[in-house]
Amino acid sequence: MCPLNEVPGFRQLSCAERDFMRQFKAGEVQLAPGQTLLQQGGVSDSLYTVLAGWGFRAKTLPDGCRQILNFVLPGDLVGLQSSVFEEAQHSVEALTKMRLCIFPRSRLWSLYRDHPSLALDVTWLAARQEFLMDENLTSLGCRSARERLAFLLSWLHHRATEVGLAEDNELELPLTQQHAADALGLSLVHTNKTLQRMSREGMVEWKKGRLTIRDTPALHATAHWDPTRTAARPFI
Amino acid sequence: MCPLNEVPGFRQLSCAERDFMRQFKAGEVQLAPGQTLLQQGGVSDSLYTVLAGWGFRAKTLPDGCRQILNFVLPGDLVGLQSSVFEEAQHSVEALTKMRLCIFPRSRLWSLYRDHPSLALDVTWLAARQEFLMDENLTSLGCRSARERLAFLLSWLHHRATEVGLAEDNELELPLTQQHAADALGLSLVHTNKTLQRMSREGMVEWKKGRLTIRDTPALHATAHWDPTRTAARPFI
DNA sequence: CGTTACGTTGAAAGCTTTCAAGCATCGTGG
DNA sequence: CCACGATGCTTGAAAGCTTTCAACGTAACG
Repeated sequence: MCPLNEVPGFRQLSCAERDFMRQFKAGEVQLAPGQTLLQQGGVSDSLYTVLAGWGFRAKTLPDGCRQILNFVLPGDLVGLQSSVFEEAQHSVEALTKMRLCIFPRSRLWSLYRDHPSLALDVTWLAARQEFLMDENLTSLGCRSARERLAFLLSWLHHRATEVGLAEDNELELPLTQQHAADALGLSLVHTNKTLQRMSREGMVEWKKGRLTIRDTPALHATAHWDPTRTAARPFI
Repeated sequence: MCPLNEVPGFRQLSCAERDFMRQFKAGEVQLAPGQTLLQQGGVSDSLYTVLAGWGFRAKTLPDGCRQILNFVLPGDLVGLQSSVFEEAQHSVEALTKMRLCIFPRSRLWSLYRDHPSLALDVTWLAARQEFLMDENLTSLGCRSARERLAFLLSWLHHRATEVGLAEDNELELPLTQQHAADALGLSLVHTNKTLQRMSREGMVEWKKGRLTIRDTPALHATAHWDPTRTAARPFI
């Protein structure tokens, strides 16, 4: 049984769907922090759903520069892109201990054939993923370092809340400042200085892997945060 | 009948699929250059496939900054995100005269139910779209203005070639430098100067809406271009 | 022929990066 | 128990890439 069934915000599956998912599932993986699930350039014949833990998707350029594409949290589908490309075009790495559900890609076709409702869910997740990327890209293209950071923190808080990983204005953030910098396209030094300034101003506090939002209105204002609501979320 | 059937590189549909697509289709739209198909914040109950012409997807921030998310070319599916969100989170605008196929979103379910192969195609397109976004984000996060521009031009040339809109090293580029700047997260002035430098160096020439690539190796080198090939492309 | 949209220039201002250390925390081994 | 290496966070200053500001040039168009 899936631990995500109990989290509010996820769509409830029918019995038939649940039965199918049980046989669609091929097992589970556990990852330790820092371990990689997918290696850029490698091949994988599986899809995954995150059951627990934090991770991130990233691309590394030949010159060594790493861009974090987004963070993956419970309920996220990982590896759909590999159905399009032979080789993975990005890596996926664990930030905390992670637990994932494995689905053989070879069975994806039967999911589409026999359970169109689940197929639609997959598409839903893909479209949502694209929306996340849109937001992110806009952040990099249009905003200053300070705004980007505010946006990232708002975003992470929002996503963590969705899956029950945040209490109010506080949450466990298992990233280093380097991760934040790589996600925002900023240097580590500048990220650090910007963060400190926001901290001095009493906006947020990020110490020892724990983020506390002290002034939500101010944070959202500098992030240009637009609380977009989404429909009930499916997961597979 | 669809003009894209003849373009090599697109998957061939079966008879049954073609029959379904014919009744799935609800009509066509024509757009003049500059017209918008979707307005950010507006609602639309349709999906579209581009049949001809260039356009772009963009997001505009409250402060007026516009980020071009990507360019849409023939074969691209537009509006899938609206199945997730009530309001469109981005706009779509025509760069040239455009012709699009209209599909009512209300019929999307029947596509998934009765034609899983087409549903898989939709997912394929969504995953590919995500890949494009990944590349783009990495460009903004990791590269200098010069590299980004080289990348954009390589990219546009590549995509135009895929759909038969480029002859060798030359193609019609219906964008202004402002568009390029907005896509790359750069200022117009800097984009212009960077472009001129590349031009002086004999790498490319972009005059009057026509792009000529004079030194492909140099362009690809500064773009860190990695010729990733994809499997045969579906379209709906 | 005035207007408008787009491209071009030069210079100053500014945000970010790079470079170079220094500090703190933590787990490990002597 | 303490030294030591590793990882991550802090700082200060200089260098650099980009932006902003302000005009000017040009081609297309009614």
